[in-house]
Amino acid sequence: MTSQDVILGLLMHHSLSGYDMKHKMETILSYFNNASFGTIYPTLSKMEKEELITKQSVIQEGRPNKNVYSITEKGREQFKTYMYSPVEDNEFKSDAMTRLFFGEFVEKDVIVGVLEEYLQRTKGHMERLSKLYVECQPEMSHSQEICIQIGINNSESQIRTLTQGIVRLKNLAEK
Amino acid sequence: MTSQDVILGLLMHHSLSGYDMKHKMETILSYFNNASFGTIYPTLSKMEKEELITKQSVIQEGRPNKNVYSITEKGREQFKTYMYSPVEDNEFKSDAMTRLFFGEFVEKDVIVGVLEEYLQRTKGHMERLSKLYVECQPEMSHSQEICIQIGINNSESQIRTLTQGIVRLKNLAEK
DNA sequence: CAGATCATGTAAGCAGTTACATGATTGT
DNA sequence: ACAATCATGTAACTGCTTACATGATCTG
Repeated sequence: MTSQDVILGLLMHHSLSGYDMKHKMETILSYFNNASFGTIYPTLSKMEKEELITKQSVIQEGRPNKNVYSITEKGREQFKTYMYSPVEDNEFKSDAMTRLFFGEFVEKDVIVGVLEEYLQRTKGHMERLSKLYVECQPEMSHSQEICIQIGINNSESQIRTLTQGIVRLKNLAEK
Repeated sequence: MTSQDVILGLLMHHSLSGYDMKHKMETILSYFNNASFGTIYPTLSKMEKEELITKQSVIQEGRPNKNVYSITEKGREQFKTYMYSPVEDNEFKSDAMTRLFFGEFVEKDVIVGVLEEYLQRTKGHMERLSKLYVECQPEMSHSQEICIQIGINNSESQIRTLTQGIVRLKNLAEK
C-alpha cells in the first residue's frame, strides 16, 4: 500500500485537489495513514503521466488557482487491483513503548511522564475521532462508519490499558 | 527514535552481536519496533566509528565467528540523552484499515475477508506475546513486564473490537 | 538431502520527511 | 499586526527494505 493507492481511493467518489487530499488524510484517514505535501504533489504528477488521473486547472477568485484531479478508467482498474491484492501487515512504531521497555535505566518518574503524555495524546486522538464521527456520519459509507468505530473502540481501550499501566508503574517500589 | 537508540538500549545490560539484536527485535521488541539486517549492520559500523560501542571478535567452533558489541561510556551518555529527549508520536499504518475505509468499492465479502485475516494475525500476535511473557518473566525488568502487559491488553481489545466490526459488517444489507 | 539456524556484510533503490520558496486573503 | 487558511511545488536528505553474496553446522 503506497500513497498512490490511497489517492486513487480518495478520487473514487469526487475529484479533489492535492490540498484537499492532504486535508482528508489529516482528518478521517489520519489514524492509520499519513502523507505530507512533499509526497502528495510529486505522486500526483507521476500518476498524471501514467494516465491514472487527469488534471483540470480551476481559476478561483480571491484564492490561489488549484489543480483538481479526477480518476480515469485506468486509475479505477489500478485501484481494483490494489483492493484485491494480498493485505500487508500493519506497521506500528512507538517511541513511548520503547522508552517504557528501557525504563529501568532512568528514574521511574521519567517513564510515568512518558506514559502520561502518551495517554493525553490518545485521549485527544479519541476526541477528534468521536467528533468526526458525529459530524461526518451522514456522508460516510457503512464501511467507513465501521472503520471509525473500530478506531474509537481501540482508542478507548488504549486509554484504559495505559491508565492501568501507569498505576502499575507508580505502585512499584522505588528503584 | 532511530535504530541507533534501540541498539544502545539493548546493549545497556549485555554485550550482543548484530545477529542477537535482530533476534531480540523480532521477539520482545517486535510489537512496537523493527529493524532488518540491512539496517543493523551498517548502523553498528557507524556507531563503532563514533565510539559509542566497541567490537570484539569471538571465534566460535562449529559456528561462524561473531562480532560482539559493547556499549562505551560515550554510548551510555548518548542513550541517556535519548531517554530524556521529547517523545515522538506513534506511527501507525494499516493496509487492512485502509481497505475497510474504501470498502464500498468492492464486494462486502472481500472486506470481511480482510478483517478476518487481520483478526487472525492479531490473535497470533497476542499468543506470541503471552507465551513470551510466561517464558521471559523471570528475566524481565518491571517496566518490561508492564510494557508486555500493555501489549497483551491492547491485542485482546483489538480482537474484541475487530470481532464486533466483522459482525457489524456482515449484518449490513447486501450492497 | 533439504531446510533451518548461525553469522556478517554490501549495493541498489524507494518511500517518505523536512525545509525552502512564494504569495494572496481572511479573521482576530 | 499576526496567524491561519488556501494553494503548489522542489531539493536535499534519511532511514529503511530487499536482494544479493557467502558459507558452515545442525536437525528431521
